[in-house]
Amino acid sequence: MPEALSLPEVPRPNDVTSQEYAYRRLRHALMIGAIAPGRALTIRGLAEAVGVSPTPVREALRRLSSENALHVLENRRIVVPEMTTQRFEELIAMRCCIEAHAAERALPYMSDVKIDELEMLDARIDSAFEANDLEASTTLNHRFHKEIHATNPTPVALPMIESLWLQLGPFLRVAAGYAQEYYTVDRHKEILTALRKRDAIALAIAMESDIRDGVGRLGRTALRRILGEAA
Amino acid sequence: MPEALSLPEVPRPNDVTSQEYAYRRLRHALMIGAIAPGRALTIRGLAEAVGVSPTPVREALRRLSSENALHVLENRRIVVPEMTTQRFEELIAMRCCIEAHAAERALPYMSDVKIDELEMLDARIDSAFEANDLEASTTLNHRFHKEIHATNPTPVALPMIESLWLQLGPFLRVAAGYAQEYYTVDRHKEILTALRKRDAIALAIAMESDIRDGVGRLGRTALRRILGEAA
DNA sequence: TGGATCAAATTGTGATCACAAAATGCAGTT
DNA sequence: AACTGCATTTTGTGATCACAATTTGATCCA
Repeated sequence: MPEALSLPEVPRPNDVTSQEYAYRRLRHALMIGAIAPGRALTIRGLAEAVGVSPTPVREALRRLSSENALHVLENRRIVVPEMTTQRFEELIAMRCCIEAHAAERALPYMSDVKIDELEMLDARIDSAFEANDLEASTTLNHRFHKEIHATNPTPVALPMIESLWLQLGPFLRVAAGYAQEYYTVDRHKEILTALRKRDAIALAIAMESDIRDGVGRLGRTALRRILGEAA
Repeated sequence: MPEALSLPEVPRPNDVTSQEYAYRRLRHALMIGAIAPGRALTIRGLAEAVGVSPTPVREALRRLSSENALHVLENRRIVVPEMTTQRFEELIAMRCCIEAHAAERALPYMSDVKIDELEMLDARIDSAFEANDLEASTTLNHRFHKEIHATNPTPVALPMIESLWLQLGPFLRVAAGYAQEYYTVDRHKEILTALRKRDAIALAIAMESDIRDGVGRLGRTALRRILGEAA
C-alpha cells in the first residue's frame, strides 16, 4: 500500500467545481515541489485526499497531463515525470526563449507605477529567501515573472510559461535539498533596471540570466550530484 | 437544437481507450479546421458523434482545453475560441519564437538522408497544394515542420508547438475561404537550403519567413476582411 | 411589435457501479 | 534463497443515474 498522499490546502470558493478544486490542489502541490518526481498517483487515492469522487479527479489528471506536469505510462499509470539532464536543460532553454520573448513584448505596456510594484514584490522575495521559506520564495518569484509577462495581457504566452514552471516544480525541492546553500545572485535588480530604462535588449539578457542563474544553476549542480551518486 | 456535429473519421486501433479516441477525433477535426471558431460543443452531442458515453468525452474536452484548443466559458459551456487580431498576431509570433528555437537545436542532429526525406515530403506538399487539397496540405505541412523539430527528440518543445498549431487550426479554413487565391511563396526551399548548409541563422530566418508568409499572411488578410465587413 | 414570465428541455457535474487489466502477495517448488 | 504459479486486491475505464443550473421557447401582457 502506497503511503497516503497529503496535498497542501488551497482555498475553495463556493462556486468552483470539484474538478477545478482537485486540479488546483494538485497543481499547487506540483508547483511548489510538494510531490517528488517518480511518484505514482492513483485516482482513488487522490479522490480520498481531496475529498471528492474519482470522476472529477480523472478530469483534473487529464488537464495536468496535457500541461505535461504529469506523465501517463503505457500501463495507464500516472506518475510525476522524472527529471533528466536533457529534459532539464530543455526546460531552462525554453523558459529563456519564451520568457525573454514575452518580456520584450510586455515592455511597451510597462508603466512606472507597475515597476514600483515589482520592486516591492522583489523586496518580499528577498525576505522569503532569507527566511529560507522555499514555498513563499517560489510562489513570489513566479508572481514577479507573471506580473511582468501579464502587463500586456497575453492569452497565448502565459499558459505556456506556466506549463514550464509546472514541469520544473517537482524537481525544485529535490534540487534545493542537494544544494547546501541555495542562494542566487539577485538578477531581479537587473530586470528592474532594464525595465526602467525601457531597454528591450538588456531586459531579455537580464531575464535569461535570472532564469539560468536561479533554477538553472541550482538544478544543474543537483543533477550532477544525483547522477554522480547513481554512477 | 444545434445542427449535428460530424467529425472526420480517424483510425481506431484496438487498444486505444474511448477517451483517447474521442480526443483524437476532436483534435484532428480542430487541427484541419473542420470546426469553425465560435462553435459550441456539448458533451452529449460529442458523445453521440463519437459513439461513446459522456464520461470519456469530458476527459477529452479537458485535455483540449488545457492545450488551449478549446475555451470554457463561465457558463461552463465549451466553445472553439474566436480569432482576434491580437491573438492571431501572438500565435504567429510565438510560433516563430519557438519553432526557430527548436529548429536551431535540431540542426546538429540533422543528417543528409533526413534532409532528402524532407525534400520528398516537400514535393508531396506542392502536389497537395496544387490540387487545392487543404486537409492534405495542412497535414503534410505540419509533418514537414514536425520532422525537423523532432530530429532532436524534444519532449518539451514539441507539445508546445503542436498546441500552437491546434489553436490556429480552426481559423485556417476561415482564412482560406477569404483568400481568393491562397498561394504561398515556397519558403520550404529556403529551409532545406539552410539545413544543407548547416547554417543556423539562415535556418531561423527561413523558418520565420515560412510561418509569417504562410499562415501569417493568409490570416492577416482574412482578419482584415472579416473585421472590415463587421465595421 | 417588443419585452417579461414561466414551464419544459437541455446541459454540465459528480457519484456509483460493473468490468477487465494490472499489480500484489503468498505458497509451493527447485 | 530465488523463482514460479495462482488467488486476491488494487486500479483504470466507461456507462448510467440523479441533481442543479442554464437555456430555450412559447405565452401573455403592455
